[in-house]
Amino acid sequence: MTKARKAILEALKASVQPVTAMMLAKEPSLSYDQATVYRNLHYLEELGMAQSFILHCSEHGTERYYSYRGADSGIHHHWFHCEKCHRFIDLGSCGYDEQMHAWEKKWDFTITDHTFFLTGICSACKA
Amino acid sequence: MTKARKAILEALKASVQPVTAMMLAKEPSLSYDQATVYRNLHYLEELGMAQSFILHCSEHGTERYYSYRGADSGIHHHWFHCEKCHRFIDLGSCGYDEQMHAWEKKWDFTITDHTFFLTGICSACKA
DNA sequence: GGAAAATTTGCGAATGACTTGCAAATTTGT
DNA sequence: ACAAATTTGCAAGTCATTCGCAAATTTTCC
Ligand SMILES: [Mn+2]
Ligand SMILES: [Mn+2]
Ligand SMILES: [Zn+2]
Ligand SMILES: [Zn+2]
Repeated sequence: MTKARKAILEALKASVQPVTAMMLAKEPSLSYDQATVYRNLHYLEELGMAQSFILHCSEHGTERYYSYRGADSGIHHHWFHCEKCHRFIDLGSCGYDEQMHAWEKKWDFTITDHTFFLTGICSACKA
Repeated sequence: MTKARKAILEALKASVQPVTAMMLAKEPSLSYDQATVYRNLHYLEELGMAQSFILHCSEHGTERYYSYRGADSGIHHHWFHCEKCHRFIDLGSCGYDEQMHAWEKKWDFTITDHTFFLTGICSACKA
């Protein structure tokens, strides 16, 4: 595992919030080329060490957000995103396996992935 | 309501599947400029006549898909997308209000929108 | 209906996230 | 340490989407 790879994985693991490639590329403590950051995030996601989702917010546009995913596997999370302060709230590990299976049975398709997230205004920003 | 607006709304209403701005712009029977299509889709969504979501598929990249939404209001749908044939299956109207409310109570945030969709291989493409 | 005001359209250029080709640098296998 | 395989940085490219602006359409008001 290369230096860049390790550093990017550590940054992911350390971050409480999902981050974009751009955020990591601009992080002074990392200072790797954006192409390197993008390529390594892809790599880490393939490996199952990261998970990502695409989110659009009017202020920051459309970007893919990454978060750390334990090597142990199944810890798939979903998030709430505040459109004011742009922070994420971790809704915890996904609890929809049952519903997914029901749908797979009903429609006879095979689900390989699912996307779920919420947007709105967080408690702090309402006040 | 302008000619373009009406035509784009009709195209949406007529389509069984969610469509992208590009698909509509390239539809020969419409032949409006892409900027016009994009602007009117925004407009229709603000009005509540359309709903959209952003979906990434390896073959077609990241695009926003639009579908018709009855003026009567709450008919919010979710979809399954086949990564082989790129067709969508309508999973029916959203049934997560209860869960949403539970989250709002738990975290004291206000949900303004939610995104949920599945990707995988459809019945026909498995065969 | 017709003229002026308000909105929308088409066109071309810009934007911004993300990708890619390629030569140099790093990492890996022995 | 040496050669082979992989990764990196840089610069240029891609592609959905947006934007400025002048011309065309739609709306407002008489
Ligand atoms: Mn945001
Ligand atoms: Mn597709
Ligand atoms: Zn907030
Ligand atoms: Zn299919």
